[in-house]
Amino acid sequence: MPEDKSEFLKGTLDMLILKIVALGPIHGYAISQRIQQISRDFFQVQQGSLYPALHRLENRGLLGAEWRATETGREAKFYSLTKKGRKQLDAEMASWERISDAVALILRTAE
Amino acid sequence: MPEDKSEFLKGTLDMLILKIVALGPIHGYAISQRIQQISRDFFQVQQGSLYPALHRLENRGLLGAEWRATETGREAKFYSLTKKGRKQLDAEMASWERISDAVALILRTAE
DNA sequence: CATATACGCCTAGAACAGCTAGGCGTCAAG
DNA sequence: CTTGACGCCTAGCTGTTCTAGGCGTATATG
Repeated sequence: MPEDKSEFLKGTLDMLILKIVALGPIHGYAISQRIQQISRDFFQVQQGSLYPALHRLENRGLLGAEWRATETGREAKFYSLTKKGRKQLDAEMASWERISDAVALILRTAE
Repeated sequence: MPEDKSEFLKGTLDMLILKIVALGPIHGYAISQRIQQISRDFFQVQQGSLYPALHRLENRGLLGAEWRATETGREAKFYSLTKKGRKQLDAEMASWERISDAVALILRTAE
């Protein structure tokens, strides 16, 4: 019986990525670092989750991509939020609020 | 493009079920009604999600099951929380707190 | 009387997200 | 020279959920 080591709420990754990108253009590798850092090492985004997610979001027109050079001189794919992505982020954040409220409602039900 | 109608956070269903059952022995059909009712019609548990979930939980030894009669005289399968299920529920609730806190942390990050 | 609706259980199949576990190439440090 | 960080990627498995059916009984409604 395997314990769940890596905790991640399915369905929230896209939102978290959009939110990070909303802070400014950033490349994939840095996104995962940023998420991990801001969440105080709680979330660890696996690359096998990250890159497919980025491609999904790009294909859906929520992210724009552009190859540019990093501060350290490397080539990297920088993502930025499109207008559509902005809307989607807002919607998902509102949705998250409603959902987590509803969950809290149930969890705090005592008979 | 269609909005997502049915909102449900993958991975929370088991926890919600355990929580409802923790309130007292209850049968499947009533569980879905209870979840819907407590969440003020926000969550609608599909039967195709509900019953497989119940079987999973029973197989994992988190729920015990017993056929009994309803108040209205029908036969129904009443589930109750096992000791192991209680522990699991506590763990999942704690986990939910940590996760939702971490998500909130990211969502509230402003640069 | 017929038939629809609620109750109450179930399953098979598809869809989809995420993880595992690989791979590639470059550069700096030891 | 080899390890590790950087930075990208993919194929395939697993697991949860939804869709869309099915079954049987009771009660209400036309």
